[in-house]
Amino acid sequence: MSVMGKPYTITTAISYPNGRPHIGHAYEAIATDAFARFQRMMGRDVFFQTGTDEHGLKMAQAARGRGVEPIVLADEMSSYFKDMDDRLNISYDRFIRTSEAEHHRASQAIWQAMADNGDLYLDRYEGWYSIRDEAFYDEKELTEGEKGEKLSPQGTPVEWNVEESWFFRLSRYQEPLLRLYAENPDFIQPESRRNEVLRFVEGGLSDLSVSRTSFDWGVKVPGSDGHVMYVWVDALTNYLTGCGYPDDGERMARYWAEGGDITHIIGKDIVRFHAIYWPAFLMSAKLPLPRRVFGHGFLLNRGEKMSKSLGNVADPLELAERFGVDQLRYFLLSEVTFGNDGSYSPEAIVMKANSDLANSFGNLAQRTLSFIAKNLHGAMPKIADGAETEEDKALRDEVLAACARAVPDALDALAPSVAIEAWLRAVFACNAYIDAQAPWALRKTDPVRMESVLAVLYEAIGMLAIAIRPVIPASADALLDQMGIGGDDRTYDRIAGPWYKQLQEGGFTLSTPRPLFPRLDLPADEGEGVA
RNA sequence: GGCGGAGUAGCUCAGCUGGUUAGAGCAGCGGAAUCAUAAUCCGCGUGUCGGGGGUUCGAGUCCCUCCUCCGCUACCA
Repeated sequence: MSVMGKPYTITTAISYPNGRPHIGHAYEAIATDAFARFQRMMGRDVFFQTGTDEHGLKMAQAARGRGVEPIVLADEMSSYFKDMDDRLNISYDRFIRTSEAEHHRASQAIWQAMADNGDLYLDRYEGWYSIRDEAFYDEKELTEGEKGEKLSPQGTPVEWNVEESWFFRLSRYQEPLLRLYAENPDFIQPESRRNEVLRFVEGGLSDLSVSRTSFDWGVKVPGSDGHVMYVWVDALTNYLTGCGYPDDGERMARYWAEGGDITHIIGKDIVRFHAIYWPAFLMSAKLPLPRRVFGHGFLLNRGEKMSKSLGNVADPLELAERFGVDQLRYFLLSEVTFGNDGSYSPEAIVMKANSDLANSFGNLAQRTLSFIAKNLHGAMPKIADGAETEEDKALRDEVLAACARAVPDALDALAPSVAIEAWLRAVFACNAYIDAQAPWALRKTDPVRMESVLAVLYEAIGMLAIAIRPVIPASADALLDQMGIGGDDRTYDRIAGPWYKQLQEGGFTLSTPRPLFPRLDLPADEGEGVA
């Protein structure tokens, strides 16, 4: 059984919709989408899920503030995230909402399974509680405000709170988790995150409060009136819900199986929940574990942290509107090393999109295709028999190696910037080739050779378009459409297939091509950075 | 305080287990070409590889120390 047909499950974190989606949400969705599209192009049976995490006190309070039921607010807020995904061409198979009845059932089922394993017990939780943070704090973590009032480390007000709570015996799982990390070095990525988690777990784990009685907007704890589940039990379980837990055994066997290829893409701020609590919950419930958890970095606005108070939070839809969806996707995936923080600015997007997409790749396609349209009336150029030159072979080999090897390898390893770099080198090679061969000169001196050169380029451009599809799907497909390369051929294993020959034999005719990527301008009042 | 990461050309960064004259892209300068979205191609870098010390025939790459930034974590209470 090759990896080819093996199901592939990939998820983003679900977003807490207490505000509009920002560029960070878009970034995670875009990266995950590229990986999902890539795996589909490798012939895998992919399940890609994203969604919104709608429970908790903050949502309940926000709803009360507006005088509506929480679900009404959740419906509205969740829709913004779904709209964003749709606008950005996120190819999710399932957009899940934790308020769905199906998800409540899954959460209660995993709860019951953990209870059956003896890992849940009722106790009292008391301490300083911050409503704003939805968290309890130790006395010693508190600071004092100006009027002598107690404040959380985040500076939010706290009050003494006593409540009955269910606890999860996380302390039992220290050894099993350490074994998991030892046996699966790739479980937590990138490496730096793994070290943090290891040290944290080695330091000992306390049991975890997993229910609340102070509000009721959440999943009800089975058989325990007045308790709703702590948000992370509920939230993490979304991954199972989408995979059919607990009722659809067939679906579970496909997408959440023992030894399954399951990847969680999350932000670095929630690595602990995914790398510690989540596998512990799953072990307790005797369910399979994911294969890897990847904590990506944050996007910085001109190198500065984005925050509402600074007013520098970027709206991804505005950026997509201004620069183009694929331009934004390309920028985020190429400019930021996945796993590291990255910096974004309008001028950086414009520069990257213009130099790589418009000038290098778009123009390569345009100059080649329009040349064929004009000089061969759109007929597919012929390769003269046995006339392949060293240069032809070198270019073909280079492009093929990039498109069929380097790009897929990097995407499989969750390294989109590495993939794009390899791809771009192949684009550069094509531009160098066309200049060296100069078909516009051959037109008069050696038309037969000219056709060979154009044919080599046609194939190369087709391969390049296929290879970059996961990153810029709409643009790549638009180009492939113009080039007559059908949907079935747009995969990595058919990238070097007989599609060109078939186009020729089928008498395909190229129409006058239109430019793929417009050159972007930056409004004059904007080029000034904040130094 | 502990642990970890980062500090490399104007900018963004790559440099695995130490080894030929330290690399890429962008920007800049010079040239070529004119098929193409004035896009492309070729050539051009005297960089203290954060500072200092050490190991080695040889260190950006290892050790010590110091400085700056970041992350995780702890504590002072």
